[in-house]
Amino acid sequence: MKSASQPRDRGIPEATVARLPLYLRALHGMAERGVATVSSEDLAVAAGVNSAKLRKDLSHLGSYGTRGVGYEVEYLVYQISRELGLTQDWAVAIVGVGNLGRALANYGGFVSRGFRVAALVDADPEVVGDTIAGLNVEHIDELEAVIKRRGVSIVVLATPAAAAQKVCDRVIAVGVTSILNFAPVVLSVPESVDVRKVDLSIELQILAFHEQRKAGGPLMAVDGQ
Amino acid sequence: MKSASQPRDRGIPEATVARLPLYLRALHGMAERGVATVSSEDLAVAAGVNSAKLRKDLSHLGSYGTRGVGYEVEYLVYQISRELGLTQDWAVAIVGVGNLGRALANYGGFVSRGFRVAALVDADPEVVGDTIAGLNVEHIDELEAVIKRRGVSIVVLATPAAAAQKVCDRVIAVGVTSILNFAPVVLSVPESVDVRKVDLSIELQILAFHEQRKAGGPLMAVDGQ
DNA sequence: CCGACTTTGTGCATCGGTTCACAAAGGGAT
DNA sequence: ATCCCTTTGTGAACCGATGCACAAAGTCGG
Repeated sequence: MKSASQPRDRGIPEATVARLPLYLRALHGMAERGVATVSSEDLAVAAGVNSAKLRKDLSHLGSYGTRGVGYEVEYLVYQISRELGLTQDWAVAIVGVGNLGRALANYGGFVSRGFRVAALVDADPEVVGDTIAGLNVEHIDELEAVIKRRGVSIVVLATPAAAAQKVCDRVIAVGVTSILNFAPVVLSVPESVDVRKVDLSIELQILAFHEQRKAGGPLMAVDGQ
Repeated sequence: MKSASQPRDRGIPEATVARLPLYLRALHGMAERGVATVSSEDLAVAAGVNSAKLRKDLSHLGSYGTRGVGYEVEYLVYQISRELGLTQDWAVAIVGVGNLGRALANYGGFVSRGFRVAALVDADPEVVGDTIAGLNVEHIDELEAVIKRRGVSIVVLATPAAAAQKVCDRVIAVGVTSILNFAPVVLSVPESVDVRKVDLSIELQILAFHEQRKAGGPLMAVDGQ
């Protein structure tokens, strides 16, 4: 590579960004198994995508492959990690320590690469003060203070639906611009804030739709038996 | 296509299907608040989308609005529910009763409309036999039997990554064709099987990417204070 | 050093989805 | 009954993403 000094286009397609973590995971697996280089074809299979798409995705980060050979696994891991911002570590706060919040706090893959659960916050006096996954649960009144003190830049909302918007507003007010929302509500946020939503019931409903189609066929009995 | 007798085109765009649950949720809220009719503009705002998109989405189900007035809330709820297959009830099995599986089993919104957690399955003898969310946890050896006995048609995978593919193969072998996968692996399944993936760490990585761009700008300080 | 072979990177056609903008359709007032 | 006002439903332009197919670029054996 010659002038590879500034490969980042500053304009990576959203669809590509969403797939990079997938490639990264596949590459990590390969690195662990001692694979040194990989072709776009093999990596594509491992990531469950088509190889042309994979090559185009990677081409957005720069020209990191060698024609006739493939990609060097370690190097590609580094480049993708870097592009995704995983070379620094991100402090994450989880707000809402119900069943889901607890599960997230204990979730291994969460904490693994680049991310660190730095704070747990809840409103219920019953759980405030408890230690979960080695962390003290702090009171929601302390929300702003905790976020600043721990340098939190990503907030995970695992609160009940009714509380989500309020918490959201508060964390935005102290400068948080990235939110992962598990509460089943549409959050209203300024343009500059990034919200990603994970909604279990929506996923189920989409599955049900397709399942119904498959089961039903041309004419289905809607009859209860 | 003239004969509008069969408004369902049998070809609803995937993007539309993914938004219908959103509209449905907004409509349920309105119905509870006693709203009788709603314009595409208002519903769009409530669902967080653009009104033209909403109208086009709804037009795929049929012509259920009244020009100059809007949509009748109750009626629209029914039509969307019907289209999504929520008028019947779906038996869901959760495989893997770790932190996440437990959270899912207890998740209210899960069980609410159309879905019913019908079985919990795990491999750990420690938890088999426990009662969680009113359900007995059954042993993974019973997987096939349980699925058949309870009429499960949707399986939620909340197992460790290493176990997911095996469980997946087994449930497919007994006829399951809809899977919601929380394990961080790419499942390999036949064409006919529908897999949706929820991956917490991928969502975080996407957020980190954007956060980095925002924070970083041209040259960023990675300094921890 | 050359020629055959492999695999990348990408131009181009295509496709699905989004958005605009407006004619058609209905309600309500006069 | 007629006209005006509101809001739907959709044709058409646009935009981003996908996938094909191939030239360019590199490796490796002889």
